[in-house]
Amino acid sequence: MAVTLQQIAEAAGVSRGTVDRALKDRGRIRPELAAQIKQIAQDMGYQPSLAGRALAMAKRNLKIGVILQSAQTPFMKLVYKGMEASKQEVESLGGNVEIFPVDGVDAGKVIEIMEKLKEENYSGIALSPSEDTMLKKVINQFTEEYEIPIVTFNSDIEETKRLCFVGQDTKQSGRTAAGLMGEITGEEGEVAVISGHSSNPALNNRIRGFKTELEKRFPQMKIVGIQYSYDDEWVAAKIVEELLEQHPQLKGIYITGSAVKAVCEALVHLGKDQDIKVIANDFLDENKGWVEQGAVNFLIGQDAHMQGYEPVMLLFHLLFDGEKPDSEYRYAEIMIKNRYNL
Amino acid sequence: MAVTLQQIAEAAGVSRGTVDRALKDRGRIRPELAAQIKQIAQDMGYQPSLAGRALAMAKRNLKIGVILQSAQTPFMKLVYKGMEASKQEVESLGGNVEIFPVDGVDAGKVIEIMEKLKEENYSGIALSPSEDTMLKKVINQFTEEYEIPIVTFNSDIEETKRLCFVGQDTKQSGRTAAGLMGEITGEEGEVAVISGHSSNPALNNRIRGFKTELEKRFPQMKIVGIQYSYDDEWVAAKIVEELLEQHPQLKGIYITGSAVKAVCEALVHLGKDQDIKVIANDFLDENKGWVEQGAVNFLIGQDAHMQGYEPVMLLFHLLFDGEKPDSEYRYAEIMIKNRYNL
DNA sequence: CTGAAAGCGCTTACAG
DNA sequence: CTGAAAGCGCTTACAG
Repeated sequence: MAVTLQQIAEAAGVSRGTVDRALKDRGRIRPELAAQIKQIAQDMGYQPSLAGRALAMAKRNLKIGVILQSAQTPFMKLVYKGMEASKQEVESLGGNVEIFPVDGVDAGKVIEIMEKLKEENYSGIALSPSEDTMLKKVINQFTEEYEIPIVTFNSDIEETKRLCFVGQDTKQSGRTAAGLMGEITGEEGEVAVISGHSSNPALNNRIRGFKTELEKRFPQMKIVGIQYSYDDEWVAAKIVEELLEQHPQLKGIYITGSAVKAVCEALVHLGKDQDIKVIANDFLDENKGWVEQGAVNFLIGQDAHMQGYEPVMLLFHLLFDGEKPDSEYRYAEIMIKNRYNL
Repeated sequence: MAVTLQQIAEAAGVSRGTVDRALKDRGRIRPELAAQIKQIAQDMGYQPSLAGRALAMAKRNLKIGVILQSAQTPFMKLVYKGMEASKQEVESLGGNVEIFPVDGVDAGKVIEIMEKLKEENYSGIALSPSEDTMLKKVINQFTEEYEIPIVTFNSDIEETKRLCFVGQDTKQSGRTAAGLMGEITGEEGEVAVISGHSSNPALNNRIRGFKTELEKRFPQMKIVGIQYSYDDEWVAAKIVEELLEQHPQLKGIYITGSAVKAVCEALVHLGKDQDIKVIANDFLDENKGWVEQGAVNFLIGQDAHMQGYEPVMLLFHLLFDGEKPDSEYRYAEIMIKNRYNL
């Protein structure tokens, strides 16, 4: 049977309330007594009961808000599942989690929701930000002026006072792709990069990681093109065609973003899908299909579930236990999948 | 604010106890009333409070025992950490978890501990079994006669009534290695397998998965040897030497078990460590070192933490919520690591 | 500075 | 078949 506050109180010859004040440094207690009680608690191996704590705290009605941009994308739908898991866990412990999905990227909408959450006395907010000057300002206002902690996920937003970022180390993801590409092409030959929007910081980081690592570790390899599809299938297909025309020896393609389908279809059309090595990102069902039929050799992924689950749990632990995250960055593990471990 | 039993009781015009009996199918209630209450609960979106439940259940003093064989090995030390995490979680919810490490493989010792746990009224047991006829018998006796549920982890034990197995799909792990080996050797040439004890079922499954997949998918590749080191470094080194002597064209080595260090040192000694592609298992610090310096190209791993954490949580949910595991097998994800995502 | 008491949401004998 | 009450371990006003 675990040690309880009551038992410590008896051992110390004081009341439960006093033990609580001592252990939690709530003040209003003689320092010597506090020290003595702490010692007794430690000797008895006291571990506070989450259940008791949660029940007593339920009166406070702690509320956490989550704002999810680009909620309509397949990846964010996976993130959403992670949020729901954390929502259930927190609510079974007496807290409250509300999720606000936003279609597409809309900083104004995000700010609007944030203001509403403030009105309704939310204690913490998790959000997937977009690059926006006004949003940065509002985030800082919330954390500093209103003292509402903010956790960013999926994309980070620089130069803000957000408590923590949960997501992928995108540059490292690019490096991982480079390491794989080198291994599967025999460490020599021509490869190309196909990206999405040229303004997407995450994709650009992947490109940067890929490029620097490939140049550093595999000097015999050459990147013959870095092209942007702007998420347009026709453009992506065109890029592939021209690439293969100009570089018939092309050995591999690294797809940083969302053009997987168009690229694979173009390769199939040209009869090259089993020859050219393709490395792509994210474990979406569609991408998995391309791996299974051999058009994509490897998928590199971020754990989507964790990106939904962790931000809420970090806030919960902060608000509930006062426990701050160990680090400002909570990186998702970079996972490598082939057809055998999808 | 979440819906509580009390609120449902008021809505239904009955007492809390009655609602509880209806929702939990505890009997002693008019079926119509039960159905009606269930309907109301659903309409109100009732979610039971884990905190309230845990606190009320604390009186029962639910105890879970964990028996960990080969506890001295580096891998099992990682598993142990996972157990400690689950122990803390369960205990903060009013349960009790005791861990019993056993050095080496000793079925007699395991049985002895199991008997003790039975004496002390433990409600569930997690254990890492070894192949042993007597142990199988005892496991069945516990599950059937004593009705103490048992979860196996790390290794499974066939033909028993254990509730669930938590661990790696070893055959799939071998297949994953085959897929990687094919990709990084250009899908042709000679490769070898170096294993540990020839009697280890897990290692044999990896070999089987590797062999069948390689033959099926890469007909141009040839396995020129499957050798056993019996966990002896000298033997492992000797195997490598002879292998390279007889097969100077050897392109890759798949290490199923624990001879990583000896194999890598032998390769370094022969000046072949950067040429020969090596795929090994498990994310031990030592193995990571070999990846970093390039002697090992890929590590395939099982999530050790999860193998310690899940068995306890499965038992806890079973005993606490009556929630049975979805499947008899709870496989750890197969992870692929190179130097960039270690 | 210290204590006594109410209450969080649930389960469990116990009474009827 | 149904209800009233005690208690799980903690926090939080409130009294002194």
